[in-house]
Amino acid sequence: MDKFQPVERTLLPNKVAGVIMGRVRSGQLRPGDRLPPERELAQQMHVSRATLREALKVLRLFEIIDAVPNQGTVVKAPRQAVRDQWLAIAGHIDDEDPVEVLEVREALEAQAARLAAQRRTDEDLATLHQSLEALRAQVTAGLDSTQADIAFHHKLVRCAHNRLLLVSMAAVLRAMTGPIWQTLMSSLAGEPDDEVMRDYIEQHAAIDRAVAQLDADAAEAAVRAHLRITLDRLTRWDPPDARSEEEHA
Amino acid sequence: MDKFQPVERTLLPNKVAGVIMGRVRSGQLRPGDRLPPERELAQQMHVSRATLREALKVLRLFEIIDAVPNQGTVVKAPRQAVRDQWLAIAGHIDDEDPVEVLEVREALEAQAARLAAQRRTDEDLATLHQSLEALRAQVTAGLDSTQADIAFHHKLVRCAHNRLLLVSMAAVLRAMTGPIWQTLMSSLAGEPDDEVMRDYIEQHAAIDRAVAQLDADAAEAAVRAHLRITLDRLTRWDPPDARSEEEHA
DNA sequence: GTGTGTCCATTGGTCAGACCAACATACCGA
DNA sequence: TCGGTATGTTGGTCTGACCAATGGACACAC
Repeated sequence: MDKFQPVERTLLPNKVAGVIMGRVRSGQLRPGDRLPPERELAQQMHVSRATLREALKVLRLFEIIDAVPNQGTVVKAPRQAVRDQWLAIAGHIDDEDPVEVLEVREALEAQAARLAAQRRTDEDLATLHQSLEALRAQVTAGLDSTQADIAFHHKLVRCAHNRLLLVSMAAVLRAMTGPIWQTLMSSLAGEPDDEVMRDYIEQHAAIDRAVAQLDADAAEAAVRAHLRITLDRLTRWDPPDARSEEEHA
Repeated sequence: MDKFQPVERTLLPNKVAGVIMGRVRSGQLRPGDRLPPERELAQQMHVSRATLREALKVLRLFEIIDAVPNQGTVVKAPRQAVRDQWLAIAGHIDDEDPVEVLEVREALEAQAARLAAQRRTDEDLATLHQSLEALRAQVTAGLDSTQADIAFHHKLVRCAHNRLLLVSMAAVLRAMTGPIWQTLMSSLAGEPDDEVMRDYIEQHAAIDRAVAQLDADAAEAAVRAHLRITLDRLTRWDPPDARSEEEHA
């Protein structure tokens, strides 16, 4: 004989909330639509206003509706997720000040480095190593290393195990691939000096090392140092659109 | 002149839910404990039963409590479950992990603090001070400080003089303003004279101080400490004394 | 025309008190 | 011992009311 399951206790407010939510999901109620006044709606559904209000309370917690006195209860548009907002922001990045973009990137990547140093798995580490070696190979072969560079940083952010951070970084990185940036970068990069290239590799290696050793502070410092070099050159260069209120420090 | 922000509508049930949630979080109410009967509890808290029930409705959604007729309302909350439930509900709304959002915020705001400490003008500083005092006033008055808190952090980012950073931060902050966050935050608050509240103010004051002294490292550290503590208190539901099975994420 | 003040209807927020149904408990009788 | 029964407790629901904020209509002053 099977054991009997406890019968489900059907609570009225939940049912009411379900009905309303169903209308929203099915599109009968669209964002911006106003629900009938509570008194009226309660009457329509044959429940008391208290019961209806408990139902609305739930929907409000889920940010499906929003109620304001004397204006009624309206169906809210689902809030834009942060990652979607990044995409919107990224679309406008092109005409932003490159310094600003780099600073935001520094913010994200420094944090990513911290987290990576705390959370990286051994497989993460292997992948990161691999990217580093690929980068080294490109450089020593005298080939263009842009892709390998981006790949390395991408892998680094991956080690942080934070999807939002990843898409945020991706948005910023993508914004840095525009034509403006390419001319900018190439104008910043001097002759591919041997020593410069060794430094360049070493900076990446330092990041890799810090992450391997689970040293969050070192990882962040390494990332900052790496990006700061570009940033410094940029602030010193900067002529096309001279920023007025530059640093006071 | 700054634009005025909409003042926050303080709803009684949310506050009530916050108080009860705070008791659970602090260990004054432990799993298995029974709450007083609704009529009695409502009388104790000087709210109507309807209001109290809306609050309990929220707590039930979080699966913090469970109510069964003629048996009373009992605290469920087997530790970690509440946190998971929070993540599930918040995540269900916009498919985003609150912890991830917080980490991205930490990234942006830490950077903002660095830049602010380097670039803040005297007017910036005055504005920041003002926000700090407004926050202090709210707290000492025992009022809701959410708006003032957000305003302070917003002003801080403003001091960095980086528009991209500002809009990015705004996007992240927007994701932290829903009713769920509000309820959770209110469960963190204590009495105005409480040590918790003094620390809370002091953390903001430390940020303000570091920015005033042009100390980028200190500013970043202060911001990180503040956010770290908030996140920690937000996600830790074990009473401070009985912390046996720790997660090592 | 602009804007300011006043009144009024609407609407969500809150409250007080009541009844219902289910359940626990204790008591009762076979 | 065990089923039946009376009773009080408790959450679930309902009713009706008042409060406070708001938008709109309208009159009035500049």
